Amino acid sequence: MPELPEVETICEALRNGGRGGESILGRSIVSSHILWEGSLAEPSALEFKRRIPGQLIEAVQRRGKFILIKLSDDTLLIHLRMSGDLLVEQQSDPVAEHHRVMLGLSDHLRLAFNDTRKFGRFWLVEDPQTVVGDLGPEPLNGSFTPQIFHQRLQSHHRQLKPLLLDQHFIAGLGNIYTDEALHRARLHPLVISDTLDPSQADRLLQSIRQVLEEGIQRQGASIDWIYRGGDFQNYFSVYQRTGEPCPNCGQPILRILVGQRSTHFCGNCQVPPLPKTKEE
DNA sequence: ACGAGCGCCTGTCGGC
DNA sequence: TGCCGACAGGCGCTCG
Repeated sequence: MPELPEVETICEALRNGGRGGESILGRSIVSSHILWEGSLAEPSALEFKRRIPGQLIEAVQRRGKFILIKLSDDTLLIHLRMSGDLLVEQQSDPVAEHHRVMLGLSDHLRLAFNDTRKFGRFWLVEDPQTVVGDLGPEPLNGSFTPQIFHQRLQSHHRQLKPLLLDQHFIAGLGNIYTDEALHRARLHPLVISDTLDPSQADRLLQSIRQVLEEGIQRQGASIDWIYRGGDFQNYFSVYQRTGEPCPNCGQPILRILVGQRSTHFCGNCQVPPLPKTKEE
């Protein structure tokens, strides 16, 4: 579920309050309850419960789709995967269905990890680089230039859709924002990365940044039974709009499978690669 | 180097 | 009504 804009929205709420909860900055962790041990990637539940109490929450950062909670001694990294969410509650609140981990905080607060599908993971480590060290560039970081992006596209021979979803290539994009960015850039999802010229690469990077920034501004997208609070889903151009008219040209949006992922695009605005058998 | 297939989980929806 | 498969915002693994 959550991609970069949703993760950023959640981080912002943890830092400054929002989404119905208070800030966790400056609070200390007083206890931990592991309701589903599978949520812990490392260390073991025993070690986790031994190490985390007493640590102060000093900062909340995002790297790609990872949430980094800087503690006095360690960093707690959280990946929400498909259905995870982090909520700040009162310790007296009832334990909701699908809560998997709860951290008791000072001031009677509680940080709850709710994760219906149990795909989300926690890491409690001294050095966060052991977890996020091999992620690709941060798309909204100004030091990631169109020239570097073009160079990286040239260094692979892959279809754009799976390449943009590859967190080693670029961090933070998921199925929604990839489809939206490709449509905005007028690039077909099956175009091969090393065929892009510098101006197309520049247009793609700009499109990626625009859809991510709009997503953040709208506090992410809320889909299905998982409520986020954001409303970007009302502004999708192609994602889950199969058969509906393209906002640019009115032609129906198409859906194909690319690397087992549902992929939405306009067959008119986003011209497919190579197969030039017939001409008009 | 790359793509395909699968596993991890729970829930919803449409078709029969 | 009930069952069954397809599908869902992610990602890591194995295998060709």
